[in-house]
Amino acid sequence: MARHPTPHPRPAPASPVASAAPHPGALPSRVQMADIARLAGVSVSTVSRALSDSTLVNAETRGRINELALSLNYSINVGAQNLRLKQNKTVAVIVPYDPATRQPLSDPFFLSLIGSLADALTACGHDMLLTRVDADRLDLAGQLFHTGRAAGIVLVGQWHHHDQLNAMALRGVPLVVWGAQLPQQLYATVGGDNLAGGRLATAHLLAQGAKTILFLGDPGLPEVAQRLQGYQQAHADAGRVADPQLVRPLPFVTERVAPEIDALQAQGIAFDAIFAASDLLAMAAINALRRLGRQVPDDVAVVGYDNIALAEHFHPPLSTVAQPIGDAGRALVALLLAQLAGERVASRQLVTELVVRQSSRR
Amino acid sequence: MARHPTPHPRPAPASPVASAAPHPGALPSRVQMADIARLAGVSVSTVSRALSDSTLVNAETRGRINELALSLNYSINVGAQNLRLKQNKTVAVIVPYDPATRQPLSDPFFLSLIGSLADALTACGHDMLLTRVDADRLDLAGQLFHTGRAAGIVLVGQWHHHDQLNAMALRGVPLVVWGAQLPQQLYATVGGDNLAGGRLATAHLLAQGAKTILFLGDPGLPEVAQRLQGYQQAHADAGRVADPQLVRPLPFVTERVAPEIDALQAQGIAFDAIFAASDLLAMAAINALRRLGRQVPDDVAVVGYDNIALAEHFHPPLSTVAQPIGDAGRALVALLLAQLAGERVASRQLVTELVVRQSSRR
DNA sequence: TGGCATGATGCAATCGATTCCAGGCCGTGC
DNA sequence: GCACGGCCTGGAATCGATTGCATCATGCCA
Repeated sequence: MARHPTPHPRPAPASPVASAAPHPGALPSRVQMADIARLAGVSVSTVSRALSDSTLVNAETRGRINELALSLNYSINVGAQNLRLKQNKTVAVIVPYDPATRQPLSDPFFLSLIGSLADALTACGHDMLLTRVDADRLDLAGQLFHTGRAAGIVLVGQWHHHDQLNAMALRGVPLVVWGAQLPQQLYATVGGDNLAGGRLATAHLLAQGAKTILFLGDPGLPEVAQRLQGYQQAHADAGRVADPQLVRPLPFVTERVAPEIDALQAQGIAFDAIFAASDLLAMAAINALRRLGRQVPDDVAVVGYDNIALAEHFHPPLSTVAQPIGDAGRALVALLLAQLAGERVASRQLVTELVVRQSSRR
Repeated sequence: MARHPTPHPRPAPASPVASAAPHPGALPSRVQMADIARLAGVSVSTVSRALSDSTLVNAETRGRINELALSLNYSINVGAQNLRLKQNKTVAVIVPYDPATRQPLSDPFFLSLIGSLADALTACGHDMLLTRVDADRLDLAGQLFHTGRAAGIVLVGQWHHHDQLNAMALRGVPLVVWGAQLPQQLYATVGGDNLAGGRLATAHLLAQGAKTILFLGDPGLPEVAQRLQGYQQAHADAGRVADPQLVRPLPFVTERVAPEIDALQAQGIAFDAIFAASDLLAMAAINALRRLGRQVPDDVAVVGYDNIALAEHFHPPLSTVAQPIGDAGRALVALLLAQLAGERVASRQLVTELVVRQSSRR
């Protein structure tokens, strides 16, 4: 008994090369191996081999097929190829968003990091899938891996959910995170040396004669917490104690800065310097001070963090702790690829350095 | 006679659920429909139907399967699904790079636009593939469509190759471009009203008493060319003629600004205002002027373009022509989706408005 | 009790590629 | 003249999903 009595024929495949989209909505037919095979009078197997330059195929045949493919402007269906080869050259880059504010993606530092990642991934022939997820459900990012959409994941910022990241790593998701190194961490991170950054900035301000340094940033975020720790260490190193009143928890939202500065003024809390956890916050603070008639750096010295492109063009040019963005992208990609290659990788801390400009110079 | 005498068995598939990666390099085995089918004691077909909530499957069976899938943390292989359904929810966003300078992706305006696109695409359930291509080979972007990687393409900036874009559109690539509307254009664009923008900015400067307005930007780019045209129209409207010497072709590279300003100084070409084709150029120009001891706005009034986030925090706060970035992302996505749905779409011009701040106020 | 509608399920083809295996053809050596 | 080996080539299974059709058990009615 024949096993395939009546193979169900499809409606009528329509001659693949000739016809364009017959009606709006239909995808324009794409050239595929079968077309080339038919035109070349060989089998699909042979076409596949020819296109991958296999020596199994007669040189003349191979040349003819390659020429034909070129003239038809053929390009392989990557999805099908990936399915067959069980491979994937796509890396998902995840930028969490704060579900409360649902801020659009706008911090220049993160944006630059994305640019840097795009360059690094393109350079090594990978595709970059850019996705946003709820910062409280970082684990959802794992779906991208589990569904086979991406071979691995780069997460920009670890936010408040160290635990979810550990869980993902435990489930075998290839994962690299931009952020701080934490104890009991099962995933690899790349990040600046936040402790040193905080210490450098604060020591510099103290050396400039600052007595009371305001800290602006959200210590709930691991990276900021480490910068704050550096801030405190620098005080200790100088034989001082930082006044806890001067640490102002503030998310990365510029609109929150001016009210905070105003509130300090109203409460009569004095300060003669500011260390902000991002350049954006620093710039907003300088503006708020200017409105109150206080000069930077004469009345208040200011140091930011990140060294975004505009920091040097700001007025006064902004002192800041530089994070090596270009290196960051390359390092994140390198670590992820190593992980995909099966290596066990260690977290990396990049060198941060203080860039002194006028905003903190007395 | 049996048609499948000896099906070639694969090396040994390894029990799919239980084993984790046996040795580094092997992908951790992913759960798939066949696993669920085996555990539930049904066929793969039934699982597929159950997971898509088909009423063809008995409600009890369906419930059991869904539960099982959930507990196994199953998620479907999108690649395989796409292949079968010939669909694709991925949109490629292309950011060209100048092959000469190979500048990293850094202009805050483009970066914000990318953020906006990411938000808009995420909102409607599409994936975003971010890719960079050589600005002289924009047509390579079409490969992403032809290989089935992406259902459609959003191109950020049309650069110098209108012709290549027309060719892509002609080949049936679903394509939307951020840029200027040009004559004989076969593809859809979304962009600000550059002519109006240029006119508004220039008219404002003239109204502030400016006599000689420097134009900074590369008129080789269609968008900049239209801004320049607006600049000239505004002069004509005021019964003036713009001095061609004052139009300084300059790419979007901040490092080029200071030398240009210095050169003008050296050549003794005087000016009392600047209209720059981007905020970044404007800020760099203000800095260059400050080094030369010229005050903004007192000696030179300055207007930029884009209204990036930092423009208002700059010192002096920067007057600029605002482009609605949030709308831009949404509009680009909407046009692309309409195109994918088979509609013929028309280009859209977004409203641009002048934001007057201190940098141009006398 | 036989015939038929109905509901639930399975089989196998299919999407577009890759690759193992078998087989045809040709030349060589005995 | 036949066996054998090397080159090419084609057939068919495969990746992980979807779906048209066939099938099977059941229930209802005559």
